[in-house]
Formats: sequence, C-alpha cells, structure tokens
Amino acid sequence: MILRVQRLVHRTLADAIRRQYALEDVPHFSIEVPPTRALGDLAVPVAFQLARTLRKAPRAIAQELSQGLGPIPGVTRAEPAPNGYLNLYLDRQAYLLPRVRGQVAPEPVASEKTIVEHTAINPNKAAHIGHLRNAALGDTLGRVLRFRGTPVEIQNYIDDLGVQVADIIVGFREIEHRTLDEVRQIADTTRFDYYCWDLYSRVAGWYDESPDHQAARARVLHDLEHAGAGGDGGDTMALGAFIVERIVRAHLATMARLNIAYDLLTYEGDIVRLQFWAHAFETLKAQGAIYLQTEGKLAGCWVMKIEDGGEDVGAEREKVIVRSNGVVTYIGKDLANQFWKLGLLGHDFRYTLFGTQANGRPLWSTTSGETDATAPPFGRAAWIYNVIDSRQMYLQALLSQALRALGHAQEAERSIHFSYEMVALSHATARELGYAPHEGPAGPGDIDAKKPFVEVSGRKGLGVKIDDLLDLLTNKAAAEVTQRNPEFSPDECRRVGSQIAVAAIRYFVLKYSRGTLIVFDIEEALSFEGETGPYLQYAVVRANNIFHKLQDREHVSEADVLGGLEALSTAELDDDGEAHTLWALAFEASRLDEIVEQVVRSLEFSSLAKYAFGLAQLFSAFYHRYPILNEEQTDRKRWRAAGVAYFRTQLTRALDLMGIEVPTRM
RNA sequence: GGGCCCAUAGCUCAGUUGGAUAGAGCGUCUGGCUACGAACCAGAAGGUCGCAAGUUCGAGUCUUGCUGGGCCCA
Repeated sequence: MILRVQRLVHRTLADAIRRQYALEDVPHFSIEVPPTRALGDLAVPVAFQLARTLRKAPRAIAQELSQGLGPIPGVTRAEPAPNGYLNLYLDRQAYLLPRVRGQVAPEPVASEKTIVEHTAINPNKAAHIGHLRNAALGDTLGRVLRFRGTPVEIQNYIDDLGVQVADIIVGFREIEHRTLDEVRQIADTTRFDYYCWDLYSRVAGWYDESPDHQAARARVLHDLEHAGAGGDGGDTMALGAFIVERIVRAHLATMARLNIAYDLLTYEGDIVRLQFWAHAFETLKAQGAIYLQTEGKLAGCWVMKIEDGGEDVGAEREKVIVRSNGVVTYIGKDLANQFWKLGLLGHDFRYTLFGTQANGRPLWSTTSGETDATAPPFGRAAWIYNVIDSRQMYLQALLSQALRALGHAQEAERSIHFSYEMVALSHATARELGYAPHEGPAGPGDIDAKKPFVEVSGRKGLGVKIDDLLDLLTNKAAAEVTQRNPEFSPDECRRVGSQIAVAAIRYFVLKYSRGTLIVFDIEEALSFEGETGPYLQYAVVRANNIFHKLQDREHVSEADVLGGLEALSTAELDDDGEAHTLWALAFEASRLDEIVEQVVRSLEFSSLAKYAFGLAQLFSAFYHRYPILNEEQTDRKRWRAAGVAYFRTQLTRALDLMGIEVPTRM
C-alpha cells in the first residue's frame, strides 16, 4: 500500500519546488518506481519538466532539489541520478512494519455510486467464450472499483424481446412443432441451453427455405412486443418467457462457476411494459432532442440529429428513433434504460427477488408485477460503465449524444462505454470443433481460410461453450491434482481442479489488453505453466505451506512472526539492492493500490494481470534462493517469513480482484 | 465514402498521464529435485518496435502521410 507515501512525497516535493524556485505553478509530475531497488524506491522525473522554464540542466536541478528538500518522514535519503532523476530511498523497517501487520488499509478514493452493466447475453442459447471475455472484464471492473471504496451495482441486461429470442421460439414452434408443455419437458430432461444452441443454429437455414418462414419471425416479434391477454400472442409470450427464464438461469449458473455474480437483472420486457419509453419520449420531445420529420424518405419518423464525424458538408444525419409505423427502434429502449440508470427518467422499475447466489448475495430482478417493498434502491448512479464489445461503439456514442442534447453533459461524460475487441477462434480450434475451411470460393456460411481467424457465430453454432471449456480445464486440472496429492478424496480433487480451471480461464482473458482481438486457441488456453493463472495460485500455495510447516514444526504462527519484528536486526532488509531480495519482494507486494489506480484510470486489466504475475515470479525466485524454515539466524528467518506473509496477503488480494481463488493445496 | 481498432523476438502478447539498458510467456539450447512442493528456478540465443516524415532535452508511446489486417456505419 504505497499510495500514501507517494502522495506525501509528491506534496512535500511540490512545496520544496515552489519554495526553492519561487514558482507559482509547479508542473504536473509523477512518482515512479526505479527499474531496480539499487537505484531507489521512488523516482521523480520532475527535473526534466523544470529544465526548460528554469533554463538549467535536469541533473543540476535534481542535485539542488535533493539538497533543499529537507527531511520527509519515512524517507532516508534522496539521491540525484546522473541523468536527472531524483531517486528516494525508503526507511525499510518503518515502511514494512505497519504494512505487513495490515495496519495500512487502502485509502478510499471514490465514493459515488457506480453501475457496471455486463454479460447481457441474448437468452436463447448457451454462453460461449465471447461472452466470457465480457463477463470477466465486467466482473473484474466491479471488484477493482469496490477495492478502492466505490459503491458498485452490477447489472445484467436481458433482451427478452429481441430477434434472437424470437428465432428460438420459431425453432421450437415451426421446426420442431413443440407445445409449451413439450418444451418444458425438454428443459427438465436435457441441458436446455445446449439444446437451444443446436436448435438455434438450424433456424437460419430454415429461414432461407421460404419467404413464408421469414414471416414467422416477424409475427413472433410482434407478439412479443404487443401481446395482450389471451390469443396466439399470449402463447408466444408464455413460451418466450419460459425459454428466457430457463436460459437466464443456465447463464447465471455458468457465470457462478466463474465466481461472477450480479445485483440486478434488467429485463427489456419491463422497460416496454412499464412504458419507460413513453417517459423518455416525452422528455426528448420537450427538449427538442428528437422531432417528427415531415419530408423526404424519413417522413413520419421521429428522428434524432447526429453528428457524423468529419467536416464534410451534410455531415449531420438523422437517426430514426421511432419508425413511421410507430415501432420504437432498440435505440429508444437503450436510451430509456440509460436515463433510468442515471436517475434522469423520473420513473422506476418494480422489483422482485430472483434468488440467492452462490456467494450468498441476493439477486434481484425487474418486474412488471407487484414490487417487493424490501428491495434496495437501484439505479440513480453518478457513473455508468457499459461493458460491450467495440462493434457497438456507434450505438454507445448515440446514447452519449442524446444525453448531451438534453443538456446532461456531465452525465454523458460519466457514461462510459467499456469497449473491448471480440474473441475469435484459431483455425486449429475451429477444425477441432469440426469446422473445416471451405475449399475454393467461400460462400456466406463458410469459413474463409484466408482470414487470420474464425469469427464465433451463435447463428452458425460455431463457438466454444464456456461450460465445455470449464469442464475440459477442470478434468485436466483434477487429474494433475490427483497425481500430486494421492491422499485427496475425489471430491477434493474435483473442487481444487475447478478452482484451477477458473484461474486458468480468467487469467487467460484478462492478460490481454482491451484492444487486442483474442484469437482463442484451445491448446493455449489449456496451459497451466508459465504466465497462467495456476502459476499464480501455485506461488501462493507454496507460501502458505511455509506457514503450515512453521506452525507444525515450530508452533510459530503468522501472528507470532509479525508481532516480534521490532526487536529483530534488520540486516536481512538492508542487505543490498539487488533483484531477488526480501526488500524487493515486500516492496513490490505493497504496490497493489497503485496498480489498482492505474487500472481504473486506463481501464486496462492486463496491467493488473502482469503485476500479479511479476509479483509471483519475484516470490518464486526468492523462494528458491533464500531458505526460511532452514535459515539458522533467527532475525533473518523471521523477517523473511514476514515478507512472505505480506506477499501472500497481497497476491491473494490481487487474485481476488481477478475473481481467482487460492486452493488450500494443488 | 466515413469512423474506430490493430501492426513490438520464430509464435502469442505486455509495454496507458512521453523518461533510466524495449520486456514476459511459449518454443529452441544448457544446467538444477536425498524437497520451505520442479504447475518451479538459473542461464543462452533471438529486435530496423510495419514504412516515411514531424514535434520534443527525450518517441514503441504524441502528430501527419502511407502500407497491410480487422470491426462498425451509410
């Protein structure tokens, strides 16, 4: 937990600069970490920035600053580097004592309510690895925000009225000729999300057979939106509601395996039934953000003016929000939902308890029926993150524009599209799934061998299901665990195996930066060695084992170690500034809060993943080089143990931020 | 036609308010288990950071143009 010290140094240094050079405005400068401990613990490049205004060499400025700085609590010395950096050295014992004892909590940074919306899978088939990246990013974002004290509400949007749900209804009705009771029978006796996966992939082909088939989809869509009581529309509604309910529960079960939970499910159907759109529509009309077009090909439509980038003449275009037949486009519903999230709609959902999740937290759902008076308040957030892949950038930009048009510039600023690139399949993995590239000229439904990857497609049934991947990983990991721990029961092996599987898969998607298109390759994802989740778990497990043995052999607990540190010689801490020492390990472990701030600023979890990996590497090297149980000098032994204790605490927290658990043994 | 993203070692990728010698994993080669667990560690080889200009004391990072790939909108 280094932020406190960094801020203190920043403040003190800024004061010193103001004093020493009689400067009104000190330029912004950062506090960095020198490449090695030998060079110091904090590095300040401020002399470079001052060089121009002061007309002096950076080196001379750093020199002067180091002399005029005066004492800073916790800092033993300041040294100007030949190249112009000012490097600071920390009082190692004073720095570590309160930290290893957990007396330096992370400072709360932000406290305004924040909504993170993620997952939002069409409820008509099993979840695949594309959905996995979304959910892992969204869940990690929620955890990271909570770490720094932000109240977070996790929402999962359910598009229960969309084309994809209509298609699966058409599949059951028109292709398989099922009644609701028969579908219920199927749902009770099969893996329903897998069943729908296969059925859905047949629907596209069926549409191609005849124009009449296309009409079936239009009818179903209409019924979903407009069904009153009774009649054929009512049947469609009931079948749709049943399928959605079962598939949503299947998705939640899949996500629960990955340690992903939610606070609220928002149903598009409730947005429609509770007439959110009507409220948003009135506001938009009243503010002139949308208007009725009377001329041209959009005559009769309610449209919104949109900026179209560029500076060409006619760059401004009109986007249809309500069609001339009175049907609201999906943008309309998204707008209403966004307004509601920000507390700008003047209208609320009704709520009902959906269930209790694996982590013990209740899950609520919107409803159009009776509301539950005990439901907590939802919505009304100051910040919103919508985790959606980059293909929907256009729509997200529209939402922000609408907010600006209504005079909510700040809300627009705080409605963030957490954008990331999609997940595709490597050709090798697509082949393993039975999809061969097409020879000769590729047709519309074929895989193009010339493309560098194969796009996941629910419509074609082409993709890796999350549950399949998890099963594969779990089996492999459980086999390893069984081999290494013959005394484990089959249940234990299975449980640890699944913890390892989750670590492997979550780390795998988090280590890439957002802008990188992941070409998923099954061989690569199945690895447990090198830069993988299991490597990180293994490091913590070994650190934990040291304490188990310390307890068993010497009856010394972690508390015993941490309690008696003051009395010990700090020779072990002060030894040298080389790479794999105790100080280097403990210092790096303390940087978690700094990394978290960087992550929130950049929305880039790869830096958290890399930090955790680097920390584990540091420990592994230290572990090989310096014995703890067998160290004969007690002072050194105790300080090493203390450093390892701090390491395991911090890496465990870092892993928790990524949704990764640490097995007892593996 | 317009917008956005990507291009860094053989492969897959980090490198994000511009800063110290461009890093990691995998793969290849060499070495290390009578154990605080080898899902590990130590070491070697491997780079024109797509190309070309520009800004800057300093550019993988910022600007412009170009090439190649991807996504979206019309």
